[in-house]
Amino acid sequence: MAPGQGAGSADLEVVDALVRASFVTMGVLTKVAAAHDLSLTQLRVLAILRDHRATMGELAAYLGLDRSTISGLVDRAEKRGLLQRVANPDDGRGIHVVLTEVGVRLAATGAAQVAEGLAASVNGLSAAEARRLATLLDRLHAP
Amino acid sequence: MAPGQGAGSADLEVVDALVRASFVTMGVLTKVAAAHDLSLTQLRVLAILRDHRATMGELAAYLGLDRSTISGLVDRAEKRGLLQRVANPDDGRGIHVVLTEVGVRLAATGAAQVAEGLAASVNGLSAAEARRLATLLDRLHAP
DNA sequence: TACTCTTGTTGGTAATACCAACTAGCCGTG
DNA sequence: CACGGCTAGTTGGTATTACCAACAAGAGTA
Repeated sequence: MAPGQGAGSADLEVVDALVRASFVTMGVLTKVAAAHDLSLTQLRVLAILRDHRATMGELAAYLGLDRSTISGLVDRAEKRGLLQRVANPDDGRGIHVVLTEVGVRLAATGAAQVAEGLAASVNGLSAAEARRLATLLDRLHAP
Repeated sequence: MAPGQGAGSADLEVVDALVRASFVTMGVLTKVAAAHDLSLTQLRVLAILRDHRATMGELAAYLGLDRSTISGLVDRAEKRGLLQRVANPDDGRGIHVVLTEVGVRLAATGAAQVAEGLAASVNGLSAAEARRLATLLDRLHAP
């Protein structure tokens, strides 16, 4: 176990804090989703489709899920009128998934509620601290 | 919508970073869990029981899940020999859930792998930055 | 044209999680 | 002491999530 390369004791502190914060964050997300009768994954799909229109495969890759899982998710969301499957003119097998008007509104509401739910936590920080936290967090996954 | 109290634009930045980081973190946790044929929740149960022995109700409250959900989780984990139900001498209906030897080892291995999986991200930060990040994260939920 | 790869769906299974209903044990009042 | 109410866990039923394997249909290439 290559000492000097494993997680040092200082790192453990960060890792713990990160995991704890992540669970709290996920809790907020899950609660917001549940308030609209959505699962966390469905809320995530809406959030993704808010910016990009995506194919089934892209959604699967982005979420790290099997394509067949996406089929089911999109099925149910489509039945609820949140999104729509659109044929891809460039590729007969491919499909584009796009939000409906209702889906767009729901995605916006959800995003706002997530922000609101987390604001309670974030408000404990000063503006400068908040910015520093954001920077540090972003640097985590952009080495 | 009550300006001055809602999520300001500066906050949005943090919220986004936090949500992104949380999903990455959860991804690591889920992968570690899956490597041991555990769900994320089961890994969490092991992590909790590593420190405290708990009743079913405490587990449910801590995880924010229904008691019946815990019954099933504990059922399966017990069948796998990871933990054990122990009668509570002080309360005939209550039950204590404790890790077995195997469960303790698995919890330790899991924790180590989570730390290792996240170390890759955290290593991009200096020791001082890491400490600052940990402090800021902890202050999020301890106002 | 024939072969292969990709895209998405279907069918089958296990696990997660909920609710409602239930059992069993605790506890306070009368 | 007995009775009603409360708490702790379990059970049964259902919907959803997610996987894998097998498939149909289109795209691309030899």
